[in-house]
Amino acid sequence: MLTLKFIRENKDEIINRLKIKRFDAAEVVEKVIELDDLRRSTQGEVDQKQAEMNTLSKEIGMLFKQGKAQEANEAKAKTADLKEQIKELNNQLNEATSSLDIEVVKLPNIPHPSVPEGNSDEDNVVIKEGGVIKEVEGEKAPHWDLIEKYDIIDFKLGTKITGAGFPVYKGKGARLQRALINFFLDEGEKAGYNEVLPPILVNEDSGFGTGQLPDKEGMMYHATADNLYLIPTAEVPVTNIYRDEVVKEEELPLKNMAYTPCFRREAGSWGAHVRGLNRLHQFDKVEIVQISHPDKSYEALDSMVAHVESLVNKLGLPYRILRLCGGDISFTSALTFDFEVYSAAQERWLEVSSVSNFENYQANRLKCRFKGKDMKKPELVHTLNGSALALPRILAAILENNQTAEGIKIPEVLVPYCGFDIIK
RNA sequence: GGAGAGAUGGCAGAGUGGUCGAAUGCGGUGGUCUUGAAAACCAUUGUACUGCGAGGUACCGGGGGUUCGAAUCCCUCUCUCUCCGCCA
Repeated sequence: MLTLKFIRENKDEIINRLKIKRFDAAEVVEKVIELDDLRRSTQGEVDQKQAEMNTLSKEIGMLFKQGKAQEANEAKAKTADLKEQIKELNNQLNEATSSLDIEVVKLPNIPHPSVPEGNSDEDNVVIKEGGVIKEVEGEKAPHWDLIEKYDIIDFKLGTKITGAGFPVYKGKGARLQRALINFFLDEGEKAGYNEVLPPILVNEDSGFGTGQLPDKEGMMYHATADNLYLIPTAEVPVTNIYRDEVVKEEELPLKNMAYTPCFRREAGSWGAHVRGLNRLHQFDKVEIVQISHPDKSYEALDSMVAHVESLVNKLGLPYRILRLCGGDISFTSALTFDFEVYSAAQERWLEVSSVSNFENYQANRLKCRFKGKDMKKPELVHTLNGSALALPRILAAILENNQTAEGIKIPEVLVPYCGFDIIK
């Protein structure tokens, strides 16, 4: 969330710049400032009354000590009224604070100046294309046919065990999946990311910290008996490592990565274009996360984009990088680049990575700060994350682009991980 | 799941219902001493909100209560440890 200080000092700028996110902030900003004023003045009154009360109490204590019980009891009588006032003021304060909390999280993050105008994903700007779109020889089969032909993923079986969108990877399919995970983790390690294997169930505080709660509650599976949520992305547990922490300036940037399964309810988003591996309830992903110095976060973003680009390059997949427009960028992000790979048989681009700088928006929720030697007070860090990479659509693209009459050719970099070079 | 014990400042660890924001030790920072360092000694050392400032307020795991007054008493939740049970 935006800091109150920032909101108070940049009212007009916020309203202006959020227009690009198609968000009309005027009303919320006014309300936030109004509630913050109320909170402050009420707090002042509470403090003042409390000070009076404290003085009185001390006097009463002294009187008792001096054996002046009579006077002490008289003084006691005077506190009743004051006590009542404090209680009332405290109620008002609590009310103002909780209203403020509700309002302030309604404001999305401010988009970076480079975020282009636009209403939907159609207005995202392609900033780079790479790789070569090769002609597939002979029949072009979509991946959902290929996985059946080679018996490497079983959707029907997953439906039996769990439900739609929970595929079972089998044999070489499972092995290829594991190969991709290991390849991504090894590449991440080479790029300086520290591997963590976090819990995939998280509590409410964590969900709030990265911005999934309270708004996007519907995207997550909720284990109600224990009030825990299945993670929709490793971003949640990995970023929350630093919730309520003050890190040393010289430790920045903190670079972590994690492989986890990810769970998304995707309620109401089924229909065309979601066949096969295109959209699942459970999928595997390697995520990279950086905790950055505020002055360096855009350098960090560039390095993350470069890392993801190296991955798709090494896999030999045709790709393009998009700068998300105001209408498509997420609520919490300041700047996002999406990676898409070309899927030969579907003849469409599939999103396989999203790399974002959240600046201090998540950090403010997380209360994650850093402190340097010459700093008087800790300041909020910047947080970033990106998929490196999400597996199912990468797998779909590999299957479709590398299909030959003999079988599916495995990209060279994966062969040592798979132990085979063709699926037939 | 059952029984018990506990949660205090960066860490360790005291704390009688009334100058307790909290003893003490370690650590951190500054200084004295020293050619330099160590040791020793002296001083200083929590966070947040608020006020121009002096200051004020809150915080001893979270929430609630009793009381003129709570780190201290009561209720409740969470977590940790020990024992028992179950178990990958």
